[in-house]
Amino acid sequence: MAATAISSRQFEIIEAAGRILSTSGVNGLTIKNLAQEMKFSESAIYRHFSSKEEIVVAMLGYLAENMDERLQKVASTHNKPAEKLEAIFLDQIAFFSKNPHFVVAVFSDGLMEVSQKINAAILHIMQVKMKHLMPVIVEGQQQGLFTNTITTEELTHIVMGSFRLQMFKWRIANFQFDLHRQGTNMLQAILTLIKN
Amino acid sequence: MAATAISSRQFEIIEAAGRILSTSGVNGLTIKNLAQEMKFSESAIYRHFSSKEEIVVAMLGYLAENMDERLQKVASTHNKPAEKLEAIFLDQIAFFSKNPHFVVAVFSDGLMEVSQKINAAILHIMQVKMKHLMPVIVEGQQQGLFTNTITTEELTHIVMGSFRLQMFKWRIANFQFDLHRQGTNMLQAILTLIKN
DNA sequence: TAAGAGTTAGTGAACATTCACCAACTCTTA
DNA sequence: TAAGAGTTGGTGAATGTTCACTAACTCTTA
Repeated sequence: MAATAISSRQFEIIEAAGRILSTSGVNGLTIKNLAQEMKFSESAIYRHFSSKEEIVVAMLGYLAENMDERLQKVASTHNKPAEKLEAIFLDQIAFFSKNPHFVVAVFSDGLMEVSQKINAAILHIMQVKMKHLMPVIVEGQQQGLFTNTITTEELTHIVMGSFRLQMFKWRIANFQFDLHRQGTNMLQAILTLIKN
Repeated sequence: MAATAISSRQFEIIEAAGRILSTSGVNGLTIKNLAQEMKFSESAIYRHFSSKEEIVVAMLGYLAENMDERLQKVASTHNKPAEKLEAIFLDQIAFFSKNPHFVVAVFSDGLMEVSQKINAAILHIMQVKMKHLMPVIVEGQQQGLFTNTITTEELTHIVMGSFRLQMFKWRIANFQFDLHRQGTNMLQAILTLIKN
């Protein structure tokens, strides 16, 4: 499952691609712009990746791995489901606040449809998120802390949908508002709503 | 506010563009493909629209107007907030089920960032949705039917986020599942969650 | 001395848009 | 009522630009 190890140069390129995504969007992510950002020629890019698609896939792969590790760690340092849920979200918010460029990558369907591989990579990220989110919600429901009036799937859907919309709003606001403030606010609202 | 009236030929082009969007995505929407779909030459397109951007803007404008009218009518034919909310969603679901191509247009940020005008047009659609959604939620809260433990904004955010995610899932599933079934299901879950 | 990492200078394809031109209409008016 | 003039909606060819990608080279360094 682990993607082939990434060289330091490759990582620089991935980061540059992320920066471009956040400032110029999916359409701005061209080899030309990427080369400019890296301060070398377009062809040099191809010394490190065999295609543009590979760059994007590597970026998404890195993101998935990173998220997986982070969420793993975070969930294990808390006991109560509500605290776990909160910690997961705060961690996500902190990550995206620090790396706004990756928001475009994950929450942009403009990248999708470009290729099957990229499509799959984005879906994989969603699955990673699910993988960490669902057990927490199940746990909360089983302990009678979260509402049992709706199913786990429905609850998870609502939670994820709210989070995604928050990210969408942040992006179209050009990352100009305080994601942490708005995010924790939203989080509290959701917790209030789903707590028994 | 009303966009300049659209000729029947222009409407055909908009519909063709919608069809292309749903089958080939944002990247498939080229003048060449559009001409092919219309069964005439590329240059003929420019007899009806002065640019590709205008086509997309006209499409989104039509969508906004259409949605505004529909939701206006729907909300006025019900009394209870819960029923209104339900009717609004069912109407949206019915519309998108019938016109899946427009899902790509509205819920794809791939179109955004292409131009400021398109960006604004998509935001406008969201605002139209908000315009009809918020008063219903306010009403429900004031009558003590919906929860007052969180603010109207938060409640609206959660509702819209859930709906958007539902649409996203439908799209990446290539419109292959029964949106009505899944949609009403989700709707009931939300109502259960927010009802007092 | 050979591999790794960069360069310059290209390639063909795709793109949105514009060009001159044309056929079929619908007014106006002599 | 028919010629002239203007309009509408179409055509194929060509435009300049941008795209991802490549071939052939030149350094640097272990």
